[in-house]
Amino acid sequence: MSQSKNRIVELEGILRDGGVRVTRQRAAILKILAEAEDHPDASELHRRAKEIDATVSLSTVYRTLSALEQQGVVQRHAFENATARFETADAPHHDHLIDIETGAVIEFRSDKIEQLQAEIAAELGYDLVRHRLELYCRKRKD
Amino acid sequence: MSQSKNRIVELEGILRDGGVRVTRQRAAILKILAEAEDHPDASELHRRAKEIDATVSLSTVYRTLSALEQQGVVQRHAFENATARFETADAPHHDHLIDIETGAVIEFRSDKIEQLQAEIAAELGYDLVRHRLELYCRKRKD
DNA sequence: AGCTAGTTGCAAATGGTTCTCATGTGCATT
DNA sequence: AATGCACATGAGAACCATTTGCAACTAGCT
Ligand SMILES: [Mn+2]
Ligand SMILES: [Mn+2]
Ligand SMILES: [Zn+2]
Ligand SMILES: [Zn+2]
Repeated sequence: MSQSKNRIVELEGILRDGGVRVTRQRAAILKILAEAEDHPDASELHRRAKEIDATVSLSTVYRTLSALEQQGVVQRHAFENATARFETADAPHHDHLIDIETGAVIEFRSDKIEQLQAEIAAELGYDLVRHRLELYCRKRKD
Repeated sequence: MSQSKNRIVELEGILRDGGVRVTRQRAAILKILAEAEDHPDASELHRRAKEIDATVSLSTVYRTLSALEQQGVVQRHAFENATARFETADAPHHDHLIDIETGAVIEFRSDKIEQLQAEIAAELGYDLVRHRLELYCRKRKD
């Protein structure tokens, strides 16, 4: 918790350094984001942020998320047939497995796949800038 | 061209067998899709289809695409910040590299990556149903 | 404390896609 | 070839997540 408080202070610093003001609303959203263990969408973040500061509007949630995304602090995911979901970008890169029955999102990382992707791009004469890898799965029945 | 005509007749057969009527509009859209070498979106398909049958409406393009998708004849792609793009599903599975400068879409296939994905899902206790792999790239400058 | 440019809440706009409904038509049957 | 009807169509309205315009507010510098 002191850990996450530090992280929040750190994030606020990043914002200030980027010429972005740390308002009451942004602090609330930032705290919610830093504490989130899942991949909430804008309206879920709004619901949670209002518990800290009831004045936060959904517009501001969206505006703040866009600002944080541009600062590289937050990552946006657009999974299949769903509203955009967000997470802080402090964890190392990973991709996602989505349970198509429950909607649960599981993180994973494969260095092999990461490397293969870069190789494929290179073979085609391109530099890989970013990628999207999502596995839509069903829990194994045995 | 006889080749593609056959393909079109074949596709129409698939539709009829699926209890879907082959209308003038659907025939036009099907022809456009079968001939497309790229990954057009709904409004581009509409533009092209109108050259065959000027009465085709955008609503019908969308409805037909959804029907074809359900029949498994057409595949829908939702690339980053873009309208949905479509292609016929007769080619073997492949993934896409998107040139973030020009928007060009290049197809590729990696059996290794395909296999790794299934392995990852399995390790996490899941069966891989489908996936999405997109490489957002910039042409290499040398 | 005062200034000012950035930020907010609210409501309205956006835009791709889907839906509604009155009219039209593919096609199995006669 | 004509009929009937379930399915399709065109036009436009509705949808809905996200963005934007604007007047009021405020973070942060002096
Ligand atoms: Mn994640
Ligand atoms: Mn393709
Ligand atoms: Zn990855
Ligand atoms: Zn693939």
